[in-house]
Amino acid sequence: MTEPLPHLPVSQERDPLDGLLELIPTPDDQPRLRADAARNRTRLLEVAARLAGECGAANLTMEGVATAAEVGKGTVFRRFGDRTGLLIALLDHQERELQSAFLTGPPPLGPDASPVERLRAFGAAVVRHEYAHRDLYLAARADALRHHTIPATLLRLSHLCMLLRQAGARGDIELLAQTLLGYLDITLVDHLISRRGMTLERLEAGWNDLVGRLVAVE
Amino acid sequence: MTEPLPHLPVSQERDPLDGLLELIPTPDDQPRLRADAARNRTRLLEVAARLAGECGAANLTMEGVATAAEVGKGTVFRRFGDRTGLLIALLDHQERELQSAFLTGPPPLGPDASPVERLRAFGAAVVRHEYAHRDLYLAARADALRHHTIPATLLRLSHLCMLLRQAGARGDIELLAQTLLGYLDITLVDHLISRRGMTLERLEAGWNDLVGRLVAVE
DNA sequence: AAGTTCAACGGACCTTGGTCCGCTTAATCA
DNA sequence: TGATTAAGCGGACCAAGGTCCGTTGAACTT
Repeated sequence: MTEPLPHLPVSQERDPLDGLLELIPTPDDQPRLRADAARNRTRLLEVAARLAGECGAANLTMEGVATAAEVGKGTVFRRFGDRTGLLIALLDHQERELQSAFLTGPPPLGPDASPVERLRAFGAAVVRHEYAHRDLYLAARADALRHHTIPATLLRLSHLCMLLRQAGARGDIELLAQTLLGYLDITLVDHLISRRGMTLERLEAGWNDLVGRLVAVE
Repeated sequence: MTEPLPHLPVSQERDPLDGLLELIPTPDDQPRLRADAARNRTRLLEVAARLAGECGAANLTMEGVATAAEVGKGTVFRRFGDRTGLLIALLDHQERELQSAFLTGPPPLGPDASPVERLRAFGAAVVRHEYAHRDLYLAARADALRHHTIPATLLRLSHLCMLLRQAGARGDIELLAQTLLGYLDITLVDHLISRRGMTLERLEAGWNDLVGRLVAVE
C-alpha cells in the first residue's frame, strides 16, 4: 500500500541505472523522418509483421521484407540497422501494451496495488505475454549480447528496482532485480515449458516463491 | 558436512532432469573416429584456438580455420556441425578443468565441504572462470537458443540441484537452480562489469546473498 | 592381397546479412 | 519559385555460414 509516485513513469524514481534511463520511454525513435521514409517505415513494419505471421519470425529475411514492400534492401537496413533491429521494432507495439499495463494499468499490475502484489503480478504478466508472442521474442532474443541494453529490458529492470525498493527489500537491489529478470528470460521460459514439460502455473508459482525470498526484509 | 556421495559424479544423484543427464559426462563425443578424422579434429581445434587467441573468438571464421588447417571447409562443418559447435568444442578443455574442480576438487568447491560452502564457492568459481575466458564464452553464447541444452549447462544445473537439495532448500529445486544459473550467465556478468561498472567482488557478494535466500529452510 | 563399404573429404555453390556509393528527391531557404 | 542540401533510396557487391555431391581412402572382411 505504499506507492509514493502513483501514475508516474518509473524513470522518475531514483534507480541504479545512472542517467541511462532518461531515454527509456522511447524518446521518439527518430528526431524526425522524411515523409517518404516514414511511409516506407510503416509499410516495412506491416509487411514484416505479415511475413512473420505467415512463415514464422525465424524465417524472416531482410531481402524478403524489402522485396515484399517493393523497396530496396538498403532501405530496410538504413531504417532498422540490422535484422535484430527490425525484430525489436516489430515487438515494439506489443511491448508498449505490456508497459502501459504495468506502468499505468489497473491493479494488481498497475500502481494501485501494493509493491509485492505488483511484483507477483509482474512475473505472471511478463511470462504469459512473452510466451504468447514467443515466436517474435525468441527470434529477437537470438542476438543474446544486445539483450541487456535494449530499452524494453532496461525499463523492466528499472521497474523491478522500484518495486523492490518500495517493498522494502534489503540488499543489492540492482542485482536482485537482475535475478528476477533472468527468471523471466523467454529462452529459459520456452525451454522449461517445451523441453522440460513445465507449465505456466508452475513457473508462476516459482516466481511468487522467488519474489517472497528476495523481498523478505529479514 | 553432509556429502552422501563424495567423489562421485553428480549424475548419480537423483535430479530433476529425468534421464537426460546420463549423457552428461560427455559419453565420448563420437563412438569412434576414423584415424584421419581424429587427426583433423585435433588439428582443427589447435588451429582454431590459435586463431581465436590472435584475432578474438568473435572474428573466427569457419573458412579461416579450414584454410589455416589445410582442410576443406566441409570437413570443419562435418566435424563440428556449425560455428557454435566449434566454439563449444573449443571451450570443452577449460570447461573440464572447472568441472573437475567442483566435482572432485578440494574444498570449498569440491565434495569435502558443506553444501552451502560449495554453493557459495561455485558462484565465485564460475563467474571468475567464465569472465577470465569471456572472449570464447561470449562468442559461444551468441547462439542463445542452444544454451540451455548444452552438456556443460546441464551439468552445472544438475550440480546446483544436488547442492540445493543437500543444503535442505525447500521449494521447486529445479527452478531455484535455474535462478542461480541465470545469475551466472556470462552475458549478464559481462554486461554488469563492463557496462554497469560493477566489480567481481560485488557480484560475488550478490551471489552469496542469493544463495542464502534460496537455501533458507524457512 | 584383393574386394567392399561407408565415413570422410573438398570445394563449388547457395543463401542471407550487411556495406557502399552514385542517384534521387523531400524539405528548407532566399 | 528556383537553388541548395542532406536524408533517403536502390541494388550491385562482399563476406561468411551452411549445404551438396562426386571422389578418395581407412578399416574391415574373406
